[in-house]
Amino acid sequence: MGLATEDVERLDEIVKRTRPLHRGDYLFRESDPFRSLYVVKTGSVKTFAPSSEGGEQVLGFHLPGELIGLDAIDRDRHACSAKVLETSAICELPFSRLEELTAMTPSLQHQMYRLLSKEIAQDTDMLLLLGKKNAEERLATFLLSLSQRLRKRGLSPSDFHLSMSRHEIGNYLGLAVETISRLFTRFQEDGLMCVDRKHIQLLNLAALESLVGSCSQNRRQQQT
Amino acid sequence: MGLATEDVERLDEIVKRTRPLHRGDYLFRESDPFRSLYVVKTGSVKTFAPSSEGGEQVLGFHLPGELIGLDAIDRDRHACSAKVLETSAICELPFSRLEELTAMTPSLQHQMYRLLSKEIAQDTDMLLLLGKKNAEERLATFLLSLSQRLRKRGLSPSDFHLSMSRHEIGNYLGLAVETISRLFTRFQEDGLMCVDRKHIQLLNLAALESLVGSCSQNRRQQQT
DNA sequence: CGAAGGTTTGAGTCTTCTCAAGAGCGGTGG
DNA sequence: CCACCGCTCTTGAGAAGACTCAAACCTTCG
Repeated sequence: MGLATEDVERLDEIVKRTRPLHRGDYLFRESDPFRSLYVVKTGSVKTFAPSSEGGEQVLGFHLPGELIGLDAIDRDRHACSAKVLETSAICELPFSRLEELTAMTPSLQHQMYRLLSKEIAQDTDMLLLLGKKNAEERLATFLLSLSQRLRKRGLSPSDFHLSMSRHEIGNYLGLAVETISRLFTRFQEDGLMCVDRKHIQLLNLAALESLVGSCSQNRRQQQT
Repeated sequence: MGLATEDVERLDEIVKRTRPLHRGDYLFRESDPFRSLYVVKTGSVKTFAPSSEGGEQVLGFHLPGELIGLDAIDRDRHACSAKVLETSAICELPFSRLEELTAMTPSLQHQMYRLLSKEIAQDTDMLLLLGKKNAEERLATFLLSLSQRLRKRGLSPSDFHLSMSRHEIGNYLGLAVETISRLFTRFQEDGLMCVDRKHIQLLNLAALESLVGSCSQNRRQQQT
């Protein structure tokens, strides 16, 4: 991440390590007062916001190394809920202490700005996905995103376990469960991947990449 | 915004005021090196990112008082383009100077975090819109958003001019132009608003609000 | 072992898109 | 000042991708 050793040490001092959390546990709930950011050490977490009528929108799945809670700074209150998907180790970063630290350390302040900015850029990618991509492109994008993020952490980019349900994937991608299920079946028939329940093997990353973005010209060019 | 007078004065010192820009001018283009944030003083700006195949995704319309460019901090390079929709006055905030200033001024640093966080929270709202809402709900949400933002700046919340085309609205909301056009017609028939070309009058804000979120139960509850 | 919930598959429907054509405005130039 | 041109907007008709509803299957877990 481009942090100097001494910065890391300082950060280390304010980190609280929590005992392992289990499937279904909440890190925080929507409208809880905001106190800390959270970093996933191992396991995975989903964040979601209530939509009207009691439904919910899954906002993201968070893998080891990823930061959660940045959207709460503005209102001093969490705008979404965070639920643990499998047994996970999570670190807590009390925000007030982090803020003091970054105020004293320009390099950390810059890092913090970058983290916030990266989150915005990622959301932007999701907007593009939801606004312009069809079901096939959405799922391919999702699978490749997982793959790349796992690779970044030194884990296998082509053989992994889905800690979330088809329902949650569909919700996240703006698709119905049935659509996800059918696409998994189709991708498997096409030799792109091997699906066994929650165990995923990506057999052809190149082909998946070619699906992302411009597979079919079935959507009108929405220029302006 | 909760800034002390002295903070404002300091900010004021680093702001560059640019001459008026005109319809079609770019504030910056995607992949330009990142140097400054921009604040709209008067007029309006749209930001958009290239999608695959040469299309584009409109990311937002920016009205007076709103900040542009936060997504570029992470990569030191703009992730989207910003184009002026009508004659506009824009202020430029050199980011390196802003960063120095916030490092010296905890209250400003906090404000900066809040601005970044707010941007994330707004994107989250858009994800919900694109992921869960139908065409009617999307347009109603869009109109009410404009209305509220104009009100915040002391402008009429129910009588305003659209500086963007139907095409751009559709692109932003993930809908085809024709759908936007049909909805404007229908909203007008239903007495919700009066549309004359780009001149909009909202006649029934309460009814629009009831459309947002839970008008019809025609979408399955995507729970997880 | 049985209930509960997640997944898959099929059939039919529907919202929204696509394609097409005409109308309305606005700008340009003779 | 008016005809012409280009572009945006509107409206209609048909197509289609994804959704909804339904049912069966399979896992998991108490």
